[in-house]
Amino acid sequence: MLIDPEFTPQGTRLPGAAAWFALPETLDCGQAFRWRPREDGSWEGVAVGRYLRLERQGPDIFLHGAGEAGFPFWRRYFDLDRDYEALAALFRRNPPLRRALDFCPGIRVLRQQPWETLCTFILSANNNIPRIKGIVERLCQGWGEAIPGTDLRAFPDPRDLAPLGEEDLAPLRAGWRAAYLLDAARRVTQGSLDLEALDLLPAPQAETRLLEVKGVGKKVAQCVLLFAYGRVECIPMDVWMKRVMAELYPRGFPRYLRPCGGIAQQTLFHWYRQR
DNA sequence: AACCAGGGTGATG
DNA sequence: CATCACCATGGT
Repeated sequence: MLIDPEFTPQGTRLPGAAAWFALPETLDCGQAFRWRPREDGSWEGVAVGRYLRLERQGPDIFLHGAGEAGFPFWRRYFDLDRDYEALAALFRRNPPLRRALDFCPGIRVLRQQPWETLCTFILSANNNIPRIKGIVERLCQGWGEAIPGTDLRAFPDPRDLAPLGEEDLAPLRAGWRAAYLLDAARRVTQGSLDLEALDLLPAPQAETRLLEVKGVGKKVAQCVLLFAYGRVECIPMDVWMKRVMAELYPRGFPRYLRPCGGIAQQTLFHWYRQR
């Protein structure tokens, strides 16, 4: 099902989107760390300095805070041009994935800002999701630009972090990861890591560049490629996915799943962790 | 109290 | 190439 957005004064309406866009699960399944639920059940967050609130109304999903002009950004962010229903039909040929989809269909892989994704997954190393969220929040509150009309802040720019020392980041309580964060900020600021140029490289070469950053290993690099650059063939192998593979895919993913293996991975990750 | 969390690094075989 | 102690922090 391809989207046909309807721009109304109340917001941008995505008709029937609830069927292929699991809102809370997509926003809170460990790929992004800054979306939060509101009292009324809607969700709000910031990406690249843009505020957005999303809410489900029956079969539809509404985007508030992004007019027609801002919609192309969120269209890309939420990967709205990919047909996740067709993908689910393919995934359902595989029994473990069918189980995961029955548990929660409609988990989408986002296309987040590369810099933010690099940082948040550096912070994810040997860490747990609630604490990652807390560190990221303190990072934004400390050095991110305020978003007018909200209590939220943008994710800080690399230029704002690069001059800092580890002592400055102590309030984050990020532990030994703080030094890695600063290394990333300095590389990006100095230009020795060009995050925009990675768009043009094949995934393996882009991965090699990411691995130069301290604190970035195979798993974090795969997360950045998947969650920021839309390289859906990349499959981050964390402790949970290693359990999934050992238990359910001892010979690896079947070949027909591999081109979108990263999306399959996120569906399995969520199911296995929440079961 | 020991173990775990969306791991990575550096030293050692 | 494989293994392993270690890393800071907070929750169970």
